[in-house]
Amino acid sequence: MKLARSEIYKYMKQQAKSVTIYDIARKMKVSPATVSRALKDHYSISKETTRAVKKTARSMGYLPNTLASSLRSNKSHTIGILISRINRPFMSSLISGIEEVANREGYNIFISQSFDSASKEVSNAEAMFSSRVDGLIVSLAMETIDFKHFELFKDKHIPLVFVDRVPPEMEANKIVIDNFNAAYKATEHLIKQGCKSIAHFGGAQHRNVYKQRKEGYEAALQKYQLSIDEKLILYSNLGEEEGFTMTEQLFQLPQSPDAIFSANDTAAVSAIRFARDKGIKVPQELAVVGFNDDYLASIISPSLTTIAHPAFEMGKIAARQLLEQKENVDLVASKTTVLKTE
Amino acid sequence: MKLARSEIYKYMKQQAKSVTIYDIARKMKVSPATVSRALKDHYSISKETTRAVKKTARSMGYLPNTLASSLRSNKSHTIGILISRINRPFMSSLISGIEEVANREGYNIFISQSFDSASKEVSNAEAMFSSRVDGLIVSLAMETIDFKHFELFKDKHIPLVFVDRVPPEMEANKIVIDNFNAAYKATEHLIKQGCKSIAHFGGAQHRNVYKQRKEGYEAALQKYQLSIDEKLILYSNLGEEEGFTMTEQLFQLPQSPDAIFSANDTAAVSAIRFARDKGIKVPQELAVVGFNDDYLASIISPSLTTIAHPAFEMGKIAARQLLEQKENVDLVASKTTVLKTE
DNA sequence: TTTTCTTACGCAACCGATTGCGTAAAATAT
DNA sequence: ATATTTTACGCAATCGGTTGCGTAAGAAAA
Repeated sequence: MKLARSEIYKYMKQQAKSVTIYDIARKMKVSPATVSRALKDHYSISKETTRAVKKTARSMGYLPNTLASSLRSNKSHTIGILISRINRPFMSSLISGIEEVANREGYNIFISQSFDSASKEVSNAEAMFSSRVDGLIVSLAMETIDFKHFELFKDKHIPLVFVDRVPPEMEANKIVIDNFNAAYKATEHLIKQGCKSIAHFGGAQHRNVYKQRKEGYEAALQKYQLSIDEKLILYSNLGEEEGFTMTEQLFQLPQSPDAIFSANDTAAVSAIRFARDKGIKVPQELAVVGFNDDYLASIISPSLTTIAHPAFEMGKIAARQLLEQKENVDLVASKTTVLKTE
Repeated sequence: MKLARSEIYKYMKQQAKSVTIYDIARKMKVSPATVSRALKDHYSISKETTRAVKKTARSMGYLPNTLASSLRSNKSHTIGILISRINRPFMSSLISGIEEVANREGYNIFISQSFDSASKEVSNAEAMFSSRVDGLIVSLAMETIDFKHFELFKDKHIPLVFVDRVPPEMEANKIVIDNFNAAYKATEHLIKQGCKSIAHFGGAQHRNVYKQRKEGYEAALQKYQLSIDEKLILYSNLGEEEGFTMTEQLFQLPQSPDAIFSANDTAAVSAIRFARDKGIKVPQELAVVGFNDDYLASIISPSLTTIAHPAFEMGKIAARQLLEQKENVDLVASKTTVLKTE
């Protein structure tokens, strides 16, 4: 009985085998090579054979095995995307933009999240390489300060494009916005609203975007002769929790600020929620400006003003540049594209 | 000179070859089989050999070729995700949930968007099959009414889990929420706020979620003896644009409604924006309740009330069920899990 | 009619890892 | 000392397409 049972299992595990080009070849009495070529409209196969092969392939429900094809041809028709986390409006729009272009060109996308951890970014990058992506689009993790895990791609001439959070020195295509200017304007906006004491939620300062935003913020303060108060500048990962604690911290100061310019929206939203919970009127008592998410802003205006970030557009450009790099292997890929905000 | 030039190109294209187990084997004077086994801690390889192999592998910068491995072992360690579009808070949270579980178990995720088109869903499903995903998590496109493109997976015993937008009859695991009840409560909420004329933005009625939401809405109206006015029930794809035009349509009626219950948030937000543009006070003159996005709601309360949708949780459960199915091939996979809302 | 091209296809190696089976050598049992 | 088992590894086929090279048959040229 035991044997019988194991036989049953064996039977159940036995997945209906997929149709391969060998099956088609056998049925049509031609070689697998001919089938392979016919399916790709290779010139050396006659029109009739091609048509006939395609027809039987369809009738047999043939679907190519991408793995086999990719292994042999060393092209996976896949673009890897390495981001911090997907459930951020900016990121999902970025991905959407990438996929729009990629799909049109017959590419699929492979996504993985670093959750802002440097080690996870490294292992994700390696996983991308292992699955032989044809190119990689990256927005760096908050933690990352070392970039040698990307050398791998450069060595192998695998197109590499950085978006938004880009490495400072690496020679590669980069798509960014003018963070300094955007931050400057955002801060200026608050100042013109009459705010006198403007706090700033900043991210890791080794990350270009956060550094530039802070600099823009400071430049605006200086321009309007407001003092830069280090106690009003808080740094964190700008997560939901951090937004709360940072706001709390601000309101424990003897002089709490009347405005916050946050380097991202997640923290900005937390600040607003904190204020609401404490009965602080937004924006009368506390004005908040965020960064990244045009969607949110359009809804809850005027409570939260934010910088429109052309995420979708950035994704499209990144994908396009990546595919261009594939075409021209000899293309020197070290162009920085700056997009406008607002 | 021409030859020379083409030689240069050839040289440039010549990507530094990757290290394979053969390279390691050669260097260590063992067989590739031994290297392969050592790297996976196969019991039949001695501890010393295993350690030595791993060491040289590391020193040579070896990274496994996932394609080759997947091809041979017929397992890709990849979970496919088929959704309508990624840049919706609900969807990106869902994905996040899936990846959390998947990653922990050593799986990667492969995403593709149907953009609510049935034909794109079919081709995406086939692409997923072609890349031999180990399982598929699906939230149906708005258009889809035919499900035979999923039979492929069932035939091959590839785990299949549907989330949120699920097929009505197919035998498969499904993760849903109680849409009827949630819609009922949402509508009831509006009624209790004193709204007398409540409109509804519905989606395709062949899609379970939209049908159930509409039914919940109607049930609430009936319960509170409000008449169901067909002119106040509008159907569309619930996109941003549609939200506008539907709202516009409502306000062209002789008797415009004082509330809208929208089957998703995208349309709800458009309604609010429309109202704001036209100087209609929200929620005094027009109350709006959306569906899906707890994040938004928490921010702009009380303007927009919405049903909390446990997207992240749903993602985790979907991934877990999928992996379970892989373990137990003989598991009858036809369980519908209903999650609570709010 | 003979020679030279084309056309249309097949052979077989290959991509890189996995795995069933076989087998020396060492370890243990008899 | 001989027989048996265990340990540790190698051989070679395999997964399913792809592709360089070779060639028979028919077409065109001489």
